Amino acid sequence: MDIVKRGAAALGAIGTVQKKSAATRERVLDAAARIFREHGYAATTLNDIADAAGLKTASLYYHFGSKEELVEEVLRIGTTLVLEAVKSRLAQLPADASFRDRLKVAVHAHLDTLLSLTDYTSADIRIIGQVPADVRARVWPLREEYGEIWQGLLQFGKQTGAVRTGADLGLMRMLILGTLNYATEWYKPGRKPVSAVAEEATAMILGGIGTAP
Amino acid sequence: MDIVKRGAAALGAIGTVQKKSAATRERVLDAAARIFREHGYAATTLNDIADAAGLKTASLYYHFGSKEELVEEVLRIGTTLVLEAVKSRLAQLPADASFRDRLKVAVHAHLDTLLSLTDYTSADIRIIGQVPADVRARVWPLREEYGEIWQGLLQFGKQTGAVRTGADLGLMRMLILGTLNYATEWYKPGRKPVSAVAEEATAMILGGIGTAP
DNA sequence: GTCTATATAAGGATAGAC
DNA sequence: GTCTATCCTTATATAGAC
Repeated sequence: MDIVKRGAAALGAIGTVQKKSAATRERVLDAAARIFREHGYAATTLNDIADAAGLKTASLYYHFGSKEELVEEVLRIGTTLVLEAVKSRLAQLPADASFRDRLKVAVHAHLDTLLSLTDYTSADIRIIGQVPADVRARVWPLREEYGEIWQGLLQFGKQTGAVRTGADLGLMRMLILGTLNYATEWYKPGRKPVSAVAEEATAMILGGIGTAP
Repeated sequence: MDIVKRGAAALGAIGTVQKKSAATRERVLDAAARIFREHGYAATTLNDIADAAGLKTASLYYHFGSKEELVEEVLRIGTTLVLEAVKSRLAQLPADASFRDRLKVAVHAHLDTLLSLTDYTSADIRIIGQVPADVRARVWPLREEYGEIWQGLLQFGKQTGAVRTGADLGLMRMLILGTLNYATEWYKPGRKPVSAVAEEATAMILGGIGTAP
């Protein structure tokens, strides 16, 4: 099974025999990611999560110290999954790959992780603005690490002349990630494949919506 | 005072002498928009809103039947403000204005309303995915009305040859609005003027991030 | 119109049995 | 590890005085 598809397990001890505890913990995390993603942080109750994971509310406390601790773990997994996906897909490119090739690959990997693989990254994107400030502060460094991958990519584009000189790369990065992340709000699986969204997004980011030069 | 700046009042009886009731109602709405925007729907309590508006929780029920009714009004005002802003700015253009001019004006109007004028539209964008499903269903037609303005704009672009033929305009519209709407998540007033964000966004949407042809 | 007082329900979290 | 039972707090909403 694809490493990324395994969700929470992907960040755990892969290949080892899992204890019952670890398996339950993973079921709880999977349920939490899905429900947080759907209803938001505050509207999701520990009871909802426990029900979906097949145990009682009080039992959650054996695995997590609090609701905040649980959501923090979901956020961490969500960011890690997309970070690893983009990083590894970029690493597979030949060393002399162009900026356009790199950007295309990064866009596809980001959208695949966000829209089709698991609920963790979409939960992350959708609720990061709703969680208590101290939770957000704790996961922030990890998010910045991800941002730096994109920042580096844009810098490479600028150096190779593929990106407008004089542009504010930080602002550009936020616009690009906004284009991609907002897809969690409107994308409905089944109508269009994720790849179609990724191709249209790549086209717009690289050349705009106008007629190609 | 600018009509748009007046927020809730802009949708009320402008120019007439306001009753005390209407003035209080507006204070409540202003407070609600700000706090919903900051903390999300579920995490915002009626007590928070009442405090900010300078009255007791129970008194809110004189003006609104429930929390749902209150948030629905905030959402309606938020969508109406951006819809009217974009519509009126487009109407001010000369009849023979190009697609590029029209798109630029629409982007600026959208971002101005979203990022600097009031809290209503940003609250709308940030919490629409968190409110109870029946509230969302009731305000949906109004949101679609706004979407149609953009859809018409893109169709005009296609007809005049400014937009790639063969493109899925619905998908394109979602990508563009995503680029703009996601700015509510990261934009911090003070660093960059909204106009700088609007110009960079316009440039990317029209011609991509690359070197201009 | 706004207040105080209160009904009612639900959520996060803990204690202790099994 | 998971359960039942329960504590404590807070939320929406209503009743009725002023």
